[in-house]
Amino acid sequence: MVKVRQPESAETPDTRTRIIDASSILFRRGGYAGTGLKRIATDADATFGSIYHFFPGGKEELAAHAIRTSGEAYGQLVMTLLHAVADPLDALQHAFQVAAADLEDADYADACPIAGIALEVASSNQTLRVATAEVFTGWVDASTEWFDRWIQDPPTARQLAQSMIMLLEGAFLLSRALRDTEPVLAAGRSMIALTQRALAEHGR
Amino acid sequence: MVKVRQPESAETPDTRTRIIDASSILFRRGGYAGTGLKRIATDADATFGSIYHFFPGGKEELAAHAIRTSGEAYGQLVMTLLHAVADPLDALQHAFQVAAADLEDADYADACPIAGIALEVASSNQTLRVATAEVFTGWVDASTEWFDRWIQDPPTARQLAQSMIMLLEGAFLLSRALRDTEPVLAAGRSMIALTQRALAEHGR
DNA sequence: GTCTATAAGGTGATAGAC
DNA sequence: GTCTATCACCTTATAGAC
Repeated sequence: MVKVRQPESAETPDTRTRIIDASSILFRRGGYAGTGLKRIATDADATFGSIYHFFPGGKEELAAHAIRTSGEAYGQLVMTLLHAVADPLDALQHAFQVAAADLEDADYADACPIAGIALEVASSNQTLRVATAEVFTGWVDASTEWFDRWIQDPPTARQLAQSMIMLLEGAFLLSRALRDTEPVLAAGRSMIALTQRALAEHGR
Repeated sequence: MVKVRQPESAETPDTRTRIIDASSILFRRGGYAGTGLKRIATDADATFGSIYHFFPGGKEELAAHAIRTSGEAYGQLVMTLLHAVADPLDALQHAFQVAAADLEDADYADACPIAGIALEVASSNQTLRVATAEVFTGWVDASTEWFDRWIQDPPTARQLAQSMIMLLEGAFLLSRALRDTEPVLAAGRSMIALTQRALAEHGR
C-alpha cells in the first residue's frame, strides 16, 4: 500500500478529519436522525461552527463524507482479511471468524459502518442513498475481483461476491440483535459451501 | 388458518390497532429516532393523547408492540409463500422472486419491517433490541421447521434457515440502496444452490 | 376515551465577533 | 479557522378539561 500524502502528525488529525471520524462512529451507532451535530462537535473536540465551516451543506454533506470514508476503509479491511490467506476456502473461514471475534470484542456495537444509515435513508434521502449504493458497489466489485482469481465463470464469481456481502450484512444484523456470534459463523459456513460448489463447477 | 376473535368491523380497526399499524409503517421507513409521535398520531387518525392512553410507556412501549406485531405478520407472510409450492427448490425460487417483485412494486420502500430499527437500537436500547431478537428467533425457528421436512440432519436444516433469513436481509439492504432487484434474485439463486447441496448430502 | 395546551429540552442552521 | 449566541422549530411527555 502506498500513501501519497501523510498528514503532518499521525497523533493529532486535523479538525476536518476528526469531525468525519467522530461522525462515522456516531452515525454507525445511533443512525442519521439519532445523531446530533452538537454531539458530533463534542466528540470531535471541535466547535459547532467548525462543522459548518468544513461542511457548508450541513448534516447531509457531513454524512455523505462519513459514509464514503468509513465505507471505503471497511471494504479495504475486509479485502485485506481475504488476501491474508492463500487458499480461498481457508481465507473465507478466516475472514468470517475474525468478523465474529471482532464483533464480540466490540460488545456487538461496531459491525458494518453504513448498513444502519443505508436502511434509514434508502427511501427518504436520495443523496445519501446514492452514497451508500456507491460504497456497496465498490465492495461487490472488489470481492468479485478476488473470486475471479479462483472461479473461471465471471457471473458465478460476481454472484459469490454479492452473496458474501449479503450473508455478512444479514449475519451482522442477526448477531447484533441476538448478541450471539452464531449467525456470523453460520454465514461463514454457508459461504464456504457455496464457494466449494462453485469451485467444483467453475474452478480454474 | 383459524381466527378466534374477529374485530367488530374489518373496515375500521380500533384506535389502538390504527396506532400500531401506522407506527409500524413509519418506523420501517423512517427509523425509531426519525419518526415522531405527532406524525404517528396524524397518520393513525388519532389524537396525541390517545398514544399515551394506550401506551403509557410512551414511544418505547409503542415501538416494542410495533416490532412484535409487524415482525410476526411478516414472518407468516414469508412462511405462507414457502408453503405455497410443493417442491422445496421451486418454493425457494418462488419466494425470492415474489420478494423481488414486491420490492420493485413498492418502489424499494417496504422490505423487512424491523431490520432498520433493529440496527438502530441494537446498542442503545435493550428493551427494543430484545423485541427484535425475539422476532428474528421466531423466523429462524419457523424456517427451520420448514427445512426439516426435507433435510434429515437438524443442524443442517437450522443453518439453511439462518442463511435464508440472512441472505434475504442482506439482499434487501443492497437492493434498496441500489434500487435494483438483482441482489434479491442473486440471493435466491445462492439459497437454491445451498439447499441443493444439503439435499444431496442430507436429503430425506 | 378523546382532545388540547403547555412544559422542558433538543434540533439544525445562521450570524457575527475574534 | 475558531468560537459563541441566538433563532425558529420540533421533540417527548404531562396535566387536565370534556
